[in-house]
Amino acid sequence: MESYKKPDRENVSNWYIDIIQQAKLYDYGPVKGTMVLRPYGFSIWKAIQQYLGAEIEKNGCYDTYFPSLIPESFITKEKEHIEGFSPELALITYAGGEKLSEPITIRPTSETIMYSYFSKWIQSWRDLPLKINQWVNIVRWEKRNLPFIRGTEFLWHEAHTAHATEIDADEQIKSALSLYKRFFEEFLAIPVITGKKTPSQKFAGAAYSTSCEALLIDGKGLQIGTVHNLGQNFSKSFDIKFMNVDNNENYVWQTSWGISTRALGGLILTHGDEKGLVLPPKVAPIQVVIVPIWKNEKEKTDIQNKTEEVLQTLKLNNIRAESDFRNEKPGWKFNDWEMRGVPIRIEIGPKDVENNSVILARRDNRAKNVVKNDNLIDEINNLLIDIQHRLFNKAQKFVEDNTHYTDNYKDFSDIIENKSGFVSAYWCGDDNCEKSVKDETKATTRCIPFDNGTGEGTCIYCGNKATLKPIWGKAY
RNA sequence: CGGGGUGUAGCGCAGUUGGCUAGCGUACCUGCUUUGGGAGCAGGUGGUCGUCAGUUCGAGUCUGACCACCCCGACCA
Repeated sequence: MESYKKPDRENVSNWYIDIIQQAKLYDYGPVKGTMVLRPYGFSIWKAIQQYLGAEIEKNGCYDTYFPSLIPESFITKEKEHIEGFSPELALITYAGGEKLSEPITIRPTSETIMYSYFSKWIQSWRDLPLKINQWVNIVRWEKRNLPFIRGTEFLWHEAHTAHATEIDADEQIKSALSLYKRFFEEFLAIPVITGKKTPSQKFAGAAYSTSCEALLIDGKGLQIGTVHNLGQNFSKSFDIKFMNVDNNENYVWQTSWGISTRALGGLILTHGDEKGLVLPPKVAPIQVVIVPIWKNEKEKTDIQNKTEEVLQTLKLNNIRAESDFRNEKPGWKFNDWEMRGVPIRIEIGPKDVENNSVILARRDNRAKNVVKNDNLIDEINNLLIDIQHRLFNKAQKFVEDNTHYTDNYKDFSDIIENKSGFVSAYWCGDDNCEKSVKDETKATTRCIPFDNGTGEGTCIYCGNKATLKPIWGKAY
């Protein structure tokens, strides 16, 4: 094992691929673009499922399961949907020893299969809203992969709702987005910008899409959560109608929203540093690791006892803790656990037994402090909260420092090429301007922020009057 | 699917104008000594050199095809 260089624009890609494997989070699957989540990595995903799952349920969406095998004819029902997804579909044409009469796709997303049931289940306004969720795997044949960030198979949750009115659907969009923002910022400590996608960036088949956009340490943007307003596009294709109070038949208004294992990539590439992973306490599978240190057999017994005692106390107080009795030098263990991103390390040595204290070392700023046994639990609880806040604040400052403002295209190109990060700049709304900027600078619109995304100015590309002020940037 | 690159031990790499038993670091196993910031010594395990074909007395090394992965583009959560 070796030490890692500080991640920067030049080597962040190698650092990332290295660190996720060294930390025992991730391994490559045998088929290109597939992943193996190891216990440490899956624990993080499980923590996400627990927190986010509870929030989704509070929002009124209940878990379901729909098949991963979807008839091809379902996917082709919504015109724009199939146009967007066809290049990414995995199609089964041969099974059970014979050619299938109708090809079957492996779930690229579940709109079509779910909505074919919505049309059965929804008859009356009394059946609305219908709100469901599922935690499943997804297959989209990608040409280019990056662990967690983009893969052929990934895990996600997808929530789907149907409403009686457009207003209700819009309300659902807002509540889902604020749920997501809270999740990212309070749980993963990842600051996100919420906003509306431009038409060219929206989900295939949506009326409009909204998203949570993160800025990672290499200055690239990441769409880390999406919430789509599907309008009546799918309800018309799938014939999802209900009889309203006024005895008129109407099509439902729908939304769908999801967060995937991509969030793990965002997590790692938001907080990681030159020593490896940095995990916010709320998602860290291990919040506290105890490293015992001794010189001889007599010390060893005392220290083992004290370590065991501290470990039990931590567990009784619902702190996720482990001790490390591996036969390695303490320094080796310090580096190992720092690389794996554990928020707090406790060192227990002869001096600590003698003084009725322990040493607390925090991962985020690597500060060490001596703490008396009596105050241990309070100190650790405070520290966990403090680390969580500090990580968020640090990440938010990074986003602020790397968000630029300009109305000059030369400056714009220069910023994108040399500084990277986000650029807030006006856009006239013309697809061609958006595309030209992309072709010339590689920057795309990330979203039009709900906060400070409008005003009056001139388009960064054509110079015409503009009222939209999207965030631009290179993206994964 | 276009341009570039790389395939040699779990991981990272070296291997000269074709030559003898394919090497180094690290990891791993055994033993002893160690343990407050990546320990030391001794011994040991581990390879059809990406695949297939060709040239040659002889191929990790040369030729061709194929495959995989990585980087850069087009497409996307």
